Amino acid sequence: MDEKYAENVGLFKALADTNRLMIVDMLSCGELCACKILEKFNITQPTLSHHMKILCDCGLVSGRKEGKWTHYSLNDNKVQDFKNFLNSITTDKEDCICKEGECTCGKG
Amino acid sequence: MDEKYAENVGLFKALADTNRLMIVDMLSCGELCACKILEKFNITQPTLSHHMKILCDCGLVSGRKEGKWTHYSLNDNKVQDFKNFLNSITTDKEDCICKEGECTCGKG
DNA sequence: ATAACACATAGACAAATATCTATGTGAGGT
DNA sequence: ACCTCACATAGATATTTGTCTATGTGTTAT
Repeated sequence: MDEKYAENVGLFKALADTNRLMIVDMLSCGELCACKILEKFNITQPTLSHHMKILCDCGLVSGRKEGKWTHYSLNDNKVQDFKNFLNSITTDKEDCICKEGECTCGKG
Repeated sequence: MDEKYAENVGLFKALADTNRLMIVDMLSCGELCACKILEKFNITQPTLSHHMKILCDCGLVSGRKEGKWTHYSLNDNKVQDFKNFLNSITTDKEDCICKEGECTCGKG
């Protein structure tokens, strides 16, 4: 039961950074190479590399090497799974914990 | 332009914790008092209070005091705004940065 | 008034994180 | 072979974060 939270919290962590949010936004209309992404930020190349690793490790982004360059793209399936999870935790459910037992305050 | 990232990154940070994800899930079918939430976790009361503050500060959750108790509930409008933002950064756009200029690798 | 209860705040501390500089790796060009 | 370029990895450091114990605040009950 707790697994779904543990699985998805990594995605929220990955997006809990302004630079990475911007990177995802940039990738939302197609593949980009690292050098193009780097141009838009005031960070060093190793820092970008670090951010790309986080985005790739959580599955949101995929990297494709082509010669010297690496092209990154959004993993649409993972994005959709993530949206589905977000919907699931913000939508009323039959088996919700809040429907169990009684509270001291008498209002459940 | 960068403001929308700065505005929303706080929401991702707020959800980038397993306990807080579970709390949001619990609140998704209605109001709950803090004591009821606390029952479900192995954390102390001050720690829960800290998590609730983070969820409230970012706007996702609202607290309503009633006598000794505080009842928390999801702020549906904020949740929807957040989903809209997530959609916006994962959907192709006309004015995307990726459409500007040329890259060293010659593939834009 | 006094005590008990529900929750918030303050301060401490360990763990995680974002960034940097320095260096490694592997591909292409001369 | 050598150098350069694009990117990754390693290690250091300052900041942020999650958790705790101790204490404060405001409400209800006796």
